[in-house]
Amino acid sequence: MQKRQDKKTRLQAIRLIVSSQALESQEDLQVELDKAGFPCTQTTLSRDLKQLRISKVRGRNGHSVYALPREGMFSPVLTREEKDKRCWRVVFSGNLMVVHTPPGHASMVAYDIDNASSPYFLGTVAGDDTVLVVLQEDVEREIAREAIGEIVEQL
Amino acid sequence: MQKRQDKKTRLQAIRLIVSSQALESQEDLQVELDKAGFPCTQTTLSRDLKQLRISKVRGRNGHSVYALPREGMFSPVLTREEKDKRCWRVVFSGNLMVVHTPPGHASMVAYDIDNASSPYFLGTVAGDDTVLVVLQEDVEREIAREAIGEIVEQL
DNA sequence: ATTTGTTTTGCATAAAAATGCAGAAAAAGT
DNA sequence: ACTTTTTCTGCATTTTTATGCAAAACAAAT
Repeated sequence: MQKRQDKKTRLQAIRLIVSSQALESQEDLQVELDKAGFPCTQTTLSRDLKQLRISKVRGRNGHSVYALPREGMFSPVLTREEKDKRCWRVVFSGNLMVVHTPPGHASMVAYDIDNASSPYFLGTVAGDDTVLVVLQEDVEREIAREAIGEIVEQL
Repeated sequence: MQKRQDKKTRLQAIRLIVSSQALESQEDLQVELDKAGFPCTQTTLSRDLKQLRISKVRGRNGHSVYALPREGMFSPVLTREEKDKRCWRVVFSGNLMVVHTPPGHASMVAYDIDNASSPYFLGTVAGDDTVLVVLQEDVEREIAREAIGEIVEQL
């Protein structure tokens, strides 16, 4: 197989493109990505979109276009540096872990936490910039902190 | 062609069904509609969904289910049948109960929990597909599980 | 370095959803 | 009542999206 391209960057590109134009199909997206220097197949895009939780939603006219999950919109006020740091700080209280994120990013972080399907984390509720994570009862905080670190590090 | 059925009523039925169950395909919906006395083809459903601006949205697990447009949320009185799949699983940690629901349905479930005004449940916070329920301090989990079961009529 | 396991990707194909067309029912107009 | 127009529906088909499988790239461990 060919040299593997940077998935992380491609996902970023997808978000950018999806948030800036009305794409009606994965093929449309494929074309745009190709222009941007990320050639790939529809197969890959189907998977990428799933991972990014991007879905087709209907406009007033009834037509469908791809859209980021509501909370996942880019906040232009953030610097690249800040965007990269998806997780600002983590604190604990009882069996709860409180994760602070950049504005609007909470749901994405929550998604990754859920998706990791760690036995330590029973469930999450995301606000705008805060994720509440319910911990399994016997989990030590140090363990939890490590686990969240691994989850958020990627992407 | 056969006698035409009332489209208005069918659309209403569709909204009801979509708002109460996690449907993964138009075929799923077709089956439910058939049960409810509205036999029709996938073709028709494709058009109905477009008219109702219902689209498939992704949950945190990445899977897609149909959902009403945000402003279209309405809560008619649900029959037992209709409440069927609104609650996916329930786990506990400390004085919290974590309820997982189909994407977009958390707030409706939370609403019902609040509305039941059970003495066991002090309050709820709903995300997209997760409801956090704060339990009264001395409530046994078995009791709580029963109570939520009665409210949601499923488990 | 070699083995072992995980992740990413494309191909071929299946599954799901949308649409052109035509026919029938209902509604509107004369 | 009769004609014309609009709405609704299904069939057949296309278009769009998802997935099983295998191969290669990469990572981790010995």
